Amino acid sequence: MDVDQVPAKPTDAEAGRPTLKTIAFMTGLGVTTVSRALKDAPEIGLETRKRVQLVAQQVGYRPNRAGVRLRTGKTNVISLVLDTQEQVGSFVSDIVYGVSEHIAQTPYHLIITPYARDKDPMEPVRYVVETGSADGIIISRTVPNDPRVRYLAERGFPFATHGRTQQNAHHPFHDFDNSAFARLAVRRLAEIGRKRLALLAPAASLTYSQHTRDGFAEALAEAGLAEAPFSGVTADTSLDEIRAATIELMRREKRPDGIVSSSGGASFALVAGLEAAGFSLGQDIDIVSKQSFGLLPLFRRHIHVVNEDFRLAGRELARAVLGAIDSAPLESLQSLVVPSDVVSPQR
Amino acid sequence: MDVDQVPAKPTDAEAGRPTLKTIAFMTGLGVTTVSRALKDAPEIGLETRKRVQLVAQQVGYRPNRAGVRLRTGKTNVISLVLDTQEQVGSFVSDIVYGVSEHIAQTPYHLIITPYARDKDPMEPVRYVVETGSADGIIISRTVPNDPRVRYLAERGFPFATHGRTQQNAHHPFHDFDNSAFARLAVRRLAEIGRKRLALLAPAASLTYSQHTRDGFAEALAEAGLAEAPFSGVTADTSLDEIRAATIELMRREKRPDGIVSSSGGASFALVAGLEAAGFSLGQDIDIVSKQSFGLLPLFRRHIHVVNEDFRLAGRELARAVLGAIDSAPLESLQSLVVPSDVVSPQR
DNA sequence: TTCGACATCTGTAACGTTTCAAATTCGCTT
DNA sequence: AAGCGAATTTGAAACGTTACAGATGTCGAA
Repeated sequence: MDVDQVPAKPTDAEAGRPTLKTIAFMTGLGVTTVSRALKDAPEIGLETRKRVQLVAQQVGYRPNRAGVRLRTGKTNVISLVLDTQEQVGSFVSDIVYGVSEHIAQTPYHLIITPYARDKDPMEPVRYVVETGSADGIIISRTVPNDPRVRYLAERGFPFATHGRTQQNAHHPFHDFDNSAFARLAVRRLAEIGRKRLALLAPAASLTYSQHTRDGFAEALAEAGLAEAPFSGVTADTSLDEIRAATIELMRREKRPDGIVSSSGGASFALVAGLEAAGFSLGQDIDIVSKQSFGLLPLFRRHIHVVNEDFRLAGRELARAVLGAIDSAPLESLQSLVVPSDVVSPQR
Repeated sequence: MDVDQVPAKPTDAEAGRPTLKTIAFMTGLGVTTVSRALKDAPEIGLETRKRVQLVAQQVGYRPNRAGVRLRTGKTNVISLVLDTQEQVGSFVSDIVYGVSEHIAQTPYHLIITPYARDKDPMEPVRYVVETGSADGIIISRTVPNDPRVRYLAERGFPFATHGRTQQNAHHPFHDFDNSAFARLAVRRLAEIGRKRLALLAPAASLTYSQHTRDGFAEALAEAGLAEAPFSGVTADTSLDEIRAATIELMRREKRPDGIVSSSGGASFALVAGLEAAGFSLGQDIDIVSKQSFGLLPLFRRHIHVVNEDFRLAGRELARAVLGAIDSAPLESLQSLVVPSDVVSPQR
């Protein structure tokens, strides 16, 4: 039976990593002076500051995160709260990349805090706040009256939301104008002569679902078109169910001749469904779908798409939380991407 | 001009978060005793241990990560190193979810460390090791003689690779048997009477590209089929280029009547290309493709697929690094998923 | 020559944790 | 009755950082 002979982790100094003490020794100064000099504090002589900074730079000094965090409470971490039940072809990688990209030039690290959609969405947020494990949070799948937003706002914890809420005016966010998307989509379908449209909307509870439906209804009225109700399914529904529901939809007497789809992934199932029901895309019916990958036009030549850039969203969200952390003016932390056109197949 | 009146972050105690001191006070014990009691150290009286644990549990004590980290060097963080230039429909989200899922039941946090494929892949790894910002690393896109593996192994830094290397025998990994995939694919194509096959392989430098090509060549020989060389493109190539190259490929005299594709995303472009060249999938040619989303069969009914589960990969990788961290036996930290069948369209 | 004002610099303490060496208690042995 | 050892418990120190309150030195004014 052998004893755990774990070779205890070396301290920074032991590992040859320079600390303030190292630099203090090298420069012959006190630790305090070095600390302040590295922050360019004015009460340190200019020459001393330069000298310290030079040495620090030469020896590759990096502040020990644990030290800073323990002393100041600043974690230099931002937490991205993610729903782990995201649908196929989800945008997640791109958001993550976008956030990383922005954050790369800062001392911040990105940590992923997962939760299951069907569990309590407050859980991860509470965890981060209660344990103080990050300086800021990014949340998505916002609902109009979002308890997470209330919770975070009440405590003054810096955050940014992907999607708007009713409390919009008071917190940083980034959003895609889904209302505009739906209007563009409906108008395009109207232009090509479609008369009765269905909408595959996002999960009803989410804020942007309402936006989408509003834009859809508005443009429908404006163009004088009819709606073919497509209930029971949302962009969160499984592909199999969407396919089945689409078959059912197309067999109705008042079937649609146009569909607006909020989800690129779901559009695959939509098309599969309508083809299974014996209809032909571009012939009997047209679809305008949002997409974030470029895959839909390869999928079916006739599909119309509106692109949503999630990497950009990630970048904006990162900018927003960081801004929130050092209390930048709110207006600069809110952004909305308005889609400007539908990409339609060549004639 | 207003002074920065930042309301300095409260300490744990100030914020009402219990610390060891709090519990020590409540129980009337010393801080040391409390610390040890919480770890169930045998030298603390049984009753005391129980008592301390009860109180800790009641007040919701959570060890301060910065404190632990500063004192012990243990970060309770694992770093997932990601290539931010990943192709469309990348597997990234699923890996992230898989890792999160496994890690959720542990004190570990997941941090994403990004890098650009065309920059130095050593950079992120060096960063993590030098700054000691994690207890373990997961890397992917491994090459046979991977400098990152050498670097990490030399320093005894715990890690796991997604994909194997030449130093296989000496480090934890998780991999999908791409050689088996290629063999299955070729055999299926042979079964349905295809004679000349092309392979869309992963980027040549990656270990699993070699595996794929080996399996492909082997099964080709075994079945007595010919190869239509498909050079210049890999699974990393842009979809546009793949599409163009496929058109070119199909216009050759010795065009393939079967393609094995290592990437679900790329298969979209493959199909688009061959259709643009005037050929018909399932008629003139068949494709067997790996996929991680379920989208391909919806895309074209005739496509044959082999599923690769990246969420599982994430879980296994997490298990592997954690194992590496507390020096579990190597064998238990290596796993290989062998695909067992090709899912072909209904007749 | 002394003194204060200013510019620079510095030691100490503290953040929350764990480790080390030592202290205390208690029951037994002799 | 004294001493010993085992079982428990403990304070002090340290990890690397920053804030606070002082210390030191310089220089010009009186």
